[in-house]
Amino acid sequence: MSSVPEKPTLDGIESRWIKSWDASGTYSFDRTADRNGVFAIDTPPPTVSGSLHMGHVFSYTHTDTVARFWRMRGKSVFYPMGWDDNGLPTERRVQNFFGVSCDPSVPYVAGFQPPFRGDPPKDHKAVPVSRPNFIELCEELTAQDEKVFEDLFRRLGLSVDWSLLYATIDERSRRSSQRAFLRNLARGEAYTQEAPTLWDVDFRTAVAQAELEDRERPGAYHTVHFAKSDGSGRLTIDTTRPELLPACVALVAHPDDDRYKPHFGTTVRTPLFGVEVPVVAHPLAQIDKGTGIAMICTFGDLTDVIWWRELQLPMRAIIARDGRITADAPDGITGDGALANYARLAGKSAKQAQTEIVTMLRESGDMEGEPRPIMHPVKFYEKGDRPLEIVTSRQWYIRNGGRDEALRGELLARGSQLRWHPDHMHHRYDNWVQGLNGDWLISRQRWFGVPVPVWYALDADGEIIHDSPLVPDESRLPIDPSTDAPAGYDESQRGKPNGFVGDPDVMDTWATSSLTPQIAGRWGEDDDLFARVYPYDVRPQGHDIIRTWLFSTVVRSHFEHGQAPWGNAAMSGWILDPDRKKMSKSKGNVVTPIDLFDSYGSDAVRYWAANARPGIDTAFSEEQMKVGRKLATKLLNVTKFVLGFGAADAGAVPTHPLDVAMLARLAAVVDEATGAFENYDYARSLERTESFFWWFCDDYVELVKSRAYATHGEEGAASARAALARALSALQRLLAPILPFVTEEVWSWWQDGSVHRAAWPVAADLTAGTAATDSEALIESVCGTLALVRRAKTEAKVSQRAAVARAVVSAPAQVLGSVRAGWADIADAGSVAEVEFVESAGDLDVSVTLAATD
RNA sequence: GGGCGAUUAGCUCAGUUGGUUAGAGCGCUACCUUCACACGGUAGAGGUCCCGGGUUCGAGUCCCGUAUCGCCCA
Repeated sequence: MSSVPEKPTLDGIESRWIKSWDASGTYSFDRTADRNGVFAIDTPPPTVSGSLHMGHVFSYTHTDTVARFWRMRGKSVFYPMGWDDNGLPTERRVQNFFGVSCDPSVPYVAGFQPPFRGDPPKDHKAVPVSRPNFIELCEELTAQDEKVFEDLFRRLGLSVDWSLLYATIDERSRRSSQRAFLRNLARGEAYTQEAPTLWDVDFRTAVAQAELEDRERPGAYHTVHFAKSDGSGRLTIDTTRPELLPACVALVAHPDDDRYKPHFGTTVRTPLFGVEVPVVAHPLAQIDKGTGIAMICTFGDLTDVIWWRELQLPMRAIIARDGRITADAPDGITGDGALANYARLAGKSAKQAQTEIVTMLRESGDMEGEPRPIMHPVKFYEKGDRPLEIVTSRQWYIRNGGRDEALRGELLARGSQLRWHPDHMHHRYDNWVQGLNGDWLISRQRWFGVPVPVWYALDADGEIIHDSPLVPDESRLPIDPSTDAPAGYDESQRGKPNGFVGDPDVMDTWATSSLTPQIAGRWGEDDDLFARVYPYDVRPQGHDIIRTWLFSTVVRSHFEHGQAPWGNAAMSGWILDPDRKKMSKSKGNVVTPIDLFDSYGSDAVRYWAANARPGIDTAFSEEQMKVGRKLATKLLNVTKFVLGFGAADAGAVPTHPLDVAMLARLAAVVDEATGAFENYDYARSLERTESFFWWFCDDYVELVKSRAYATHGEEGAASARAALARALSALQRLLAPILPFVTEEVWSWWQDGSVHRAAWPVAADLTAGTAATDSEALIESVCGTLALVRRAKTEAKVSQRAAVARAVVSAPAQVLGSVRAGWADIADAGSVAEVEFVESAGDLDVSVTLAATD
């Protein structure tokens, strides 16, 4: 407890209280609390190699307000922070910074020193390093980024317990990730399979369904003739990918399409290549698209994969992993002419091959007319620049209901067990799960990441035995199969016949991020802690990653623990620029969070964020921050003023009707604010509190300040002071989750301990000992009268201090009674000398006669 | 094409079981240097609650349809 400063200021309060909270452990998680006494948050780990922007400030503030609310409600708040340093962005940054590249075939070098630490010359050729060395370099580099992030989050006033920090590539995360994977494998939830896979030819990696996006791209229909094998004519198709003609394995039409019914079961020959392919029927063929009959290739799109699988067609793949046409012609293309035609395509990119084959089809007369340009959706990797191809490769999958109705139903049920904020976001989840068409592909042909923790035995010929991978004991985790040897083998047998080989792939970053509840809660390592936090209370996150992060976390939790990982899922909205566009760096006028903290104060920035309804997109608004700063300043000043009346007796009970009415109104606000916070609606809580607060300052304090100075005796003064003290204490606490710095500052002037550890206000405490009255009617009448007196002065263009010689208040009897009850305060606040009360049937009216001035 | 959300004052948005005269902040106008606060105060102007139907004693709120914008999924 300290005294009230002469001139209260917001300057410097942030650094002062950040230090104090840190020193006092104000936000330390008390791990002796049992699960019911804990509020656990599955905090989103920000990508540290990215930049911090207003979106972070926005959404993390939302979570922090809720964390602070529950802490004041007496919960031990488990609020960890994590850094997401696993994955592609970090991989690129480490490569460019140190001048190295990851190569799992290189042995680990202890104490490795990279050729550069920052800015390798342009002509530098990357030095290959082992995956463990690469991870070490990653940890070195990201430590710098993490410092910047931590400083910003502290400045924002997040009540994180920093001792709970984790990083998604650190040893514990790798261990958790590998352990969870091995358990999925043991239970049959993870499996490996050789299958057609969406493939990004630039990144050279497989891509999961959750990472796809459709983009509208120009294409063109090419009309191509296929001769009937029996010489009875020809069938004409439209295709946007004529270059896949050598990969054609069938023609397909809808089973109900009368035009093609006679042809089902017959065969045709592909132009240029003369391959005999069947004409087949399948309901996915679209009658009204093009000519109604299409060619099936291995593989042009996902429908091809379905047709190929369901109709059991042969494989005739021609797209290699680099996106080019394979050198060797696929099965079925024989004969000099066909092979010569194929040779003209071999080695070309898909685009080049299309140009070439159009030329060839024109020469042969098998194409009709000109290509007809269209716009159509094409599948892209969300980070990629070229359309995805489909190649066949061996990949790891985790089941997610995409191929299993029963599991899908279970996962939908898990989604329904969550309370969604806002609740309509639940539709996104259902929509996504219902639309899954395959299991979750988790292996990535990248180098940096958490390795798939298995090896394969090699047979006597050195061939890989994929069916029975060699797995490590959990006690060895984390392992890297590129540098560690499986049990029963030694390193000298790597790659040798009868020896072993490590799985070369890493897991998708989501395969690790989907375990943040387990990682942060030290699952499998500190089961006592885990039992105190799991399942978590809430997962806060952006609604754009429901299909990835949220869903994958549910999947892992469902398999490992048989329950939903949290009780609540709270979605935050986007930040929009003033033009209602999603804020982006390319706009140029990016405001950095630190500048805003400096200009308005952290509380003011938090105020702007907390004004946004949960899950609603919100315009970036410095105007709102200015308002937040005004609010914080007002709290300083009104606190100073109220405390200036002297401390109220601890046991004093307000007796004056106006004081009692004010407290009754505040008690209702407390109930509303509490209910709103319990429902994750920090914005509603703020709005109710704030609106009361301004009324409190503008009307109530103005009305009672004279009385509080004991101008009318001690009894009225004691009542006012007691009411002011009760209200001020409650208001400071109500605002504490939103404005942690200024509330801590003003709390410290007259209270012991941190406001952030103080009990959340309770309505009954405010009204304790007071008699219930029709408080709202009283307030309406009294404040209405005051407003009319003020209006008279404003209309007369005189100061509010101007004296009123006489006022005549006319109103119905009931209203008049209320006005009389508060008249002494009104008279003081309005400087009214003489009053007459007139009973009337009409609305409240005040006729004011100003005192003569000199 | 399917799903979801939004549409209220010049701007940004509240409006939770349908209920007096639809609110707030900013901005605007006028006035007040007031002894907590000029990072202030007092008051004022400003709205066919997208449009069209319907239910109801009563609709910004519920139902149906339309339009525009946005997002998710194909």
